[in-house]
Amino acid sequence: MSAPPGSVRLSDVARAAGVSIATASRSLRGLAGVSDTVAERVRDLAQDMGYVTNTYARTLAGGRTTIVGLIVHQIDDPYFAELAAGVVRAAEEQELIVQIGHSGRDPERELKQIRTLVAQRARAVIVAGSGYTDARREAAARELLARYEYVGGRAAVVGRHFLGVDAVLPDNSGAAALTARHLVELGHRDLVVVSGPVDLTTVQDRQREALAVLTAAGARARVVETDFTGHDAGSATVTALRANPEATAVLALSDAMAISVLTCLRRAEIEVPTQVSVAGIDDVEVAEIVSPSLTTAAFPLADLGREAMALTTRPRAHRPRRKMIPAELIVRESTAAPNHRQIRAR
Amino acid sequence: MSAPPGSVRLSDVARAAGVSIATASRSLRGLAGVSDTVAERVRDLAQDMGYVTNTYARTLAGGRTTIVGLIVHQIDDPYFAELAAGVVRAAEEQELIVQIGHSGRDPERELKQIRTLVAQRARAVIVAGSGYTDARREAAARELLARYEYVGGRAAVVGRHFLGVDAVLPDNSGAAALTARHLVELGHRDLVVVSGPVDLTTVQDRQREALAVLTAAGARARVVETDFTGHDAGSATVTALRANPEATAVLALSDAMAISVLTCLRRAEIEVPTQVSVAGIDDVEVAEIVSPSLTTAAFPLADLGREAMALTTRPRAHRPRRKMIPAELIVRESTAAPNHRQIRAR
DNA sequence: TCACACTGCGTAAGCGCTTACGTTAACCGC
DNA sequence: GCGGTTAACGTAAGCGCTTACGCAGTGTGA
Repeated sequence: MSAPPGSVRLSDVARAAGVSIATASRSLRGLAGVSDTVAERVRDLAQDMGYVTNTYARTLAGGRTTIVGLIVHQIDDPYFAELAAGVVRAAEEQELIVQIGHSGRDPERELKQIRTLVAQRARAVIVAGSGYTDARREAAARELLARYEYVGGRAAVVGRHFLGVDAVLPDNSGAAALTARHLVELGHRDLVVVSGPVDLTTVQDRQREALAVLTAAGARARVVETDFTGHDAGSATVTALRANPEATAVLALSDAMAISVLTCLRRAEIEVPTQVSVAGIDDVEVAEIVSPSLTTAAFPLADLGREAMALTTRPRAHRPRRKMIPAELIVRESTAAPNHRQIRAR
Repeated sequence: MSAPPGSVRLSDVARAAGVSIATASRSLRGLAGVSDTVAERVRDLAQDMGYVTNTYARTLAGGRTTIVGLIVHQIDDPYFAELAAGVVRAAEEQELIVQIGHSGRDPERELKQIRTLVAQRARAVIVAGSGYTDARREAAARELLARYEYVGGRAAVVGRHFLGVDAVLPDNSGAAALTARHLVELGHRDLVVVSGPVDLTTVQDRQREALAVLTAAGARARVVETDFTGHDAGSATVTALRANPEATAVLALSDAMAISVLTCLRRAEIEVPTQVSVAGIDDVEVAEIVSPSLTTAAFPLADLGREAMALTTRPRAHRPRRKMIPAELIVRESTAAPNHRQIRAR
């Protein structure tokens, strides 16, 4: 694709102003070494002529990009959509453009995305979503980001610890503890924990803490492992409940899974919260909308994105900054004290 | 920001392969004029060395971008999130990168976004979301896109007619007719139509058709105008229902608004569908999840995005292509025959 | 056998900017 | 009035790639 016909270049503006392109460049970028009169003339002219900087030339010549890369696991997962919205809004306040890539929870893809962003000279890259428990995989990403920051790039992560860059850290353990404790306090002593793939640190953190709290309270917890997206979390949970009719509560380690559970329970005609209580973690927007509305541990998702963006605009600190974000328990309709009305096995 | 140290350039690969950078370039791009053996050697080497093309250099030198711009009204609106997911997936199949901008339903911002994308030499730009009824505003965008396509860019729109480029057109009128007819057939004759800002063509199309169907059936329809996001659609509707207790159904012109209505009705303890039926349009994913689940006219949202992406990869046709996407009525729990149980005025 | 077409590759001229460095002229204090 | 600054520009060397063009070497038909 060629340049638009009649598209004006810096040299055109310079000629019109009767100066060299160096002076024109300096004028437009507001650098020193140009008299105010000249600078202003150039700027006015550029405006009039409809001059738009060629980003590629500028970047190639050593200028900075205005691109912020955002890598998420899955863009249509509400968790990430809300987080992304936060990033986009914050970026736009600074005239930055967000480029979204999604990894589909595949570490290789994620690496490739980061590599591309770095090659594109993105001004900053934000990696959102759980890390992987496999240390080798994380090491590759870690090195990539380190090299990137070494040459002046800025990186931040949301929700992963081990990448050696500034991090916004939702307190996953705390969130799990909150919901677990809530269920225990309601009186539940036999429950199903709906978990995701354990090679994700988020899942690991939440699961570990949930189980710790539950067992400490003398409760019995069965773990159901499904995919994190919640696609089949619901049906698996219903099966588990049928197999263990004494269970009175379901603790899902993400709202996505919790909502899937709610949907399937409704289909199976198991009443919430009368027969079983259900709780989630995250507080995606739909959590409030579903019915019964979902009790959950809330993270301010858009703020997570906004915070990450904010971190990347500040200069790199000597040691990576870590901004811990606490969860807040939101009790809604989906949880209640157990009344031991038996779930009938099918 | 400088290039990463040890970042490999094309010349490095060329030297390693013992060929000129011209040959290396041709090899990597799969162009003719290179023997298969040499081409393969270069490609293998590039892979091993972790070579990543410098997009800026490539583009500046006349190559094509791999960037597809997507402009949406609001990224965290599920409608656009699902649509965006379709675009992203389709783009990734072709190794293209999606850059998302959001206009917040502001025509000026939208223009600016398009302009930026064009200046960035995006390979394609997709503008999603309703058009504006103000013809002057549309004219500016139209001219911009025309110029862009003239120089080889590809543009497509989703859901707007008048931009002179390929279009994916959800049948808004048809969708409105479907839900309106459904409510009429259930026996409703007095209803509230929840509408958005009428300077959006989508709103206009849906509203016009809905009212046409309703009045043709001899039904009475009151229009409640709110913002399209559904933020205050619910409360406004509850007010309207209280003012008109005879109304037995609510037709919301978007699911976002319908869901807001459901939430507020629940809070107001008005039962759905026993006291009022509620129907929406779009079929966002939550529509199935809310309770009662929402009757709606479904558009395959991800497919809309996918289709738009597909249009931009095909060469420009002599006349703009228009791909009409029909809606499909999905009857769920939120609608039923009216039973005239009175809503108590407060 | 020679002219002619390919094929396979290298050479080099940009693409539109940024910026280090060089140049000129005005200005300073003594 | 002179060396030394400093302000205000211009010159030109890239940034890393694409691609038009040139030039061998090999094959083809008459």
